[in-house]
Amino acid sequence: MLMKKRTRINVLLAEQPIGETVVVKGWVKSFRNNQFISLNDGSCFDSLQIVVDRDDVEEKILKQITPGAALGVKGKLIESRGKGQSVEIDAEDVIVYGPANPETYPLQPKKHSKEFLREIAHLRFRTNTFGAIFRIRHAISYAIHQFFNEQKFYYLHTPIITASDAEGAGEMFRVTTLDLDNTPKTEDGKIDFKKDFFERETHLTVSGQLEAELGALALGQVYTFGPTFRAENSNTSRHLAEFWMVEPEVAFADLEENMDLAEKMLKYIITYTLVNCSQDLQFLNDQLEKEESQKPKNERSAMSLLDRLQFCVDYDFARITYTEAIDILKKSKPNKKKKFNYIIEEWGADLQSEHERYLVEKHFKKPVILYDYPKNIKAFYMKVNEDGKTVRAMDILFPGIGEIIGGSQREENIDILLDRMKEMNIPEEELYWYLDIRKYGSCPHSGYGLGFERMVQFVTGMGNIRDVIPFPRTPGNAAF
RNA sequence: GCCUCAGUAGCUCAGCUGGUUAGAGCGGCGGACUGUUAAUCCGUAGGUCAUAGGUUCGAGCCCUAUCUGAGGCGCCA
Repeated sequence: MLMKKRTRINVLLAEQPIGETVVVKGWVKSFRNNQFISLNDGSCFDSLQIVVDRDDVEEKILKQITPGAALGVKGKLIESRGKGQSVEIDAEDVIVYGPANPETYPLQPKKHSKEFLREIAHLRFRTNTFGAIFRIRHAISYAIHQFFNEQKFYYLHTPIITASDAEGAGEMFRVTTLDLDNTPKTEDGKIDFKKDFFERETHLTVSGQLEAELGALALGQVYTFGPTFRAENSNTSRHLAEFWMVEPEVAFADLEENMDLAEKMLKYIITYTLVNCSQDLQFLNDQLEKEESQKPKNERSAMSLLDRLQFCVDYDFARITYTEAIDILKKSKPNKKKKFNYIIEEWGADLQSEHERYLVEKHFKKPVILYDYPKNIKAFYMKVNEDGKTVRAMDILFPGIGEIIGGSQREENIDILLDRMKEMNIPEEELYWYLDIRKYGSCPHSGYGLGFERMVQFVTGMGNIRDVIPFPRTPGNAAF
């Protein structure tokens, strides 16, 4: 039996062509009463109810309709006789494309823990929660491209394999084709990278920023959106070894314009998902409410997921300097009562995540942009302020996530930049290409990096970053 | 990398102060059921208590090490 021209379930539910004979294909969520199949094809959160008459369908086929099985169904779309759904299909033909052995299929029609599903990440797409998360992840990705396109930015593909070891953004993964059991050596006994594929040491990128700066100082405004790799042994709910980062870079923009762009982008993304992912978000919202209701009252969050998202869109982010933040923290209760693990005593201290969390979740109760940090706790390329002590850096802090964006105005004065590089032991020779844009037609420019998965975490309300990327890469984990 | 907590059936968990044969719900298997909504009902199988040592007359429970997972910290996005 041939079944062509399948209609996606989201289209059927939106258009509801009652009385038409249609073909749908998808995977069984549940089969109730030997009569009602709940079929999901991934096109939307909702499943479609298929009604089979067990006298019309062979026993052999009926036996194969179990959770996870792939089916094709042909039948007439009718108004549902039951409650719970508006339309259903009165099945005429059912094909089983691929059965799913119920003795071994790990997904049951019940709630599973996210930790368990992470162990079977290749199958977790089939669940309600992860279906919703990955549809939303797509929408956020699309919204980012749409935002920058509307703002007249160019999407720049920066390299994934890089030679420079000087970006200072963390430990790097090595890229090599050398035989590790028999590496060629130079005369003084070191590994001879001249014999390697690129005839030099290479690594996976930790940031596309330096390359993006080169693009921005010709194309005006560009953004990158690609995979980024950090070989840090980070074991937290906010870090991945392989993650995606969005890095806009704008010529002639100062730090204020940089902050404006970042805030506008974040609000655009959230608004886009509220409009286009309402059903998936509603489901995640309700799931989180249920989880919250299990917690003791003082640990529950004040706002629901949907309220938090709407709040972010409706109100301006708080903007304060590092210096103002230190004042607030010094006067704060947890600092006076020594509740912080790191007590803030003087200007210049690096802020710990407990401090950032206090500012965002207790003091301002909304996203916070911190700027003008002490220069000695920030990267070499950030523009030094006139006070000589601070740099034009900014971090955007979100509730529950911490730093979601880190950015700065870049130092465009080559003499100051060279001094900074000497101070911080950054080798000049390796970055000659980066310095060249300061030699020829240098200009003020700014940019930032958005942690894409952290954004998806915020929008979906997921506590662990491993649950918002299809195949998480973390220390000790790269199985599939 | 550091600190804390956890690991009992396929999944989620209970298991008292160390004491006889290890418990439930869901799932599986067999059956019933034509308006169900994580369907329901009847019956049934299923365990190297993470692994390796140790203490004890006796260990799921106590101790040590290892592995795995979670939460927190650092690094950062």
